[in-house]
Amino acid sequence: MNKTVVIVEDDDGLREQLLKIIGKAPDVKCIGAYASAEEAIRGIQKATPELVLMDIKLPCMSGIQCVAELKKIAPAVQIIMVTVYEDSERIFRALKAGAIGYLVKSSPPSEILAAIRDVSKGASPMSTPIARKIVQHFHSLGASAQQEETLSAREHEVLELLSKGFIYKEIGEQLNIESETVRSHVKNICQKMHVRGRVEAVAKHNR
Amino acid sequence: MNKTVVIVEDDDGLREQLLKIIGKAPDVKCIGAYASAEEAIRGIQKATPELVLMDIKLPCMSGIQCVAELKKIAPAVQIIMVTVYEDSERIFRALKAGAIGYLVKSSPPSEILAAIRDVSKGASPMSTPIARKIVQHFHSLGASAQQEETLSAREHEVLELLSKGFIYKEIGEQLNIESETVRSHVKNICQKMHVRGRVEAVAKHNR
DNA sequence: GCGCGAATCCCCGAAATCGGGGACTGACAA
DNA sequence: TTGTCAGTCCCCGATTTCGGGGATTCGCGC
Repeated sequence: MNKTVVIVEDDDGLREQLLKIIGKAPDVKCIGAYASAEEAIRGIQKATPELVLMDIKLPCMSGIQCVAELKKIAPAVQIIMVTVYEDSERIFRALKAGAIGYLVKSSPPSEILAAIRDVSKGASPMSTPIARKIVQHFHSLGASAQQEETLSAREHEVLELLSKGFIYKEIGEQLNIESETVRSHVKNICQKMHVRGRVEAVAKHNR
Repeated sequence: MNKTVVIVEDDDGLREQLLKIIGKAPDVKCIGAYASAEEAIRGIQKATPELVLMDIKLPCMSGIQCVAELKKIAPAVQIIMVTVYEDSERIFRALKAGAIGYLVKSSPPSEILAAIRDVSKGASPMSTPIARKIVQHFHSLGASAQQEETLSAREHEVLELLSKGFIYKEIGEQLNIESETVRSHVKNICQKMHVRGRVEAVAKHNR
């Protein structure tokens, strides 16, 4: 069973290179190669591949936007980013948009082919520096979550309801306490989390 | 140069098995094996390894808590979770606590050894189902972020400042507009995001 | 037993936010 | 040209929140 693949890459040299790599693999078939996001979207609507190799830096529409668009018209396509960018912001935006993997362009051909084969087996191929960036993201989340550890169980409940948009009166009703008590809790929460008000506390909480 | 490793695993059989795997590798040296988090913390204070293989299910203190404690007393130790649990909640908690990698127990010996060797090269080894879980987490984040796409640039600015805890007046000063205008933006933001108030909008924004 | 923190409830006046309107400009598209 | 939409500003009264106090109970640990 051949895996059908499409390449989206504006640099002619790199596109040819990727085509060559895929051409050598007997179990992978390239059914399209486009130099822009717009072309890719049109092409993929006609011939939908199982997988897409996507560059981020594209003329006009970015690769990340393209991922979001492709996921709308063909949710089943698996998209692997292949790019030189290693900044966290782009990685997260690409993954949020729906990409299933993220490789740096310097990856050896074997790694790219392995990635293509592995996604259908449930993998999410990522180059080592990318994986590290993602883990570090969680570490920083943990650091800010540490302040929340000092919150009591009741305070956690209040904070949770607060972030759902309830006002003190409603929170009081749900916890069977007075709204004034809720307010006391909120005061303590703000002190403990070193924030100016409930809005910032909620922001920190959900970060 | 030998890598120094410590094992924390309460199951005698599995601990012996891991010891055997590491014993066979010439470039890795096990300097301790503990059956509980408490023992591990005491032992690691005396003999600090470069890396720790950590089980999650431990008697009394959990492996995740142990990670947090170890990171406090020896921030430089790299910790790889080795566990049967594959639920997102535990994965995220472990990573937030400071773990650098996450392997399932069914991983072959070669993968475990490769993981130990790769962390010092900047990798964050993760079993394939774990990586996929993490990517899916980002996908779900993206779905909720989709509502935010309809927000205009100005509205984004306001939302950003709002989540930093500023009040309308302060936001107005920073953007050189009236606080009343800020309020108009907030009204529109709340409508577009289908939320009841600015607090919920901020919560959704940072989720 | 005593202190301490968590949890509860209360009060005041001031400040901020909300709901629900209206109105003007400028840009860009149909 | 005529919408439409983002962005700006304004008003009213009602509601909610804030700041800064105080007070009680209850359980836990020293």
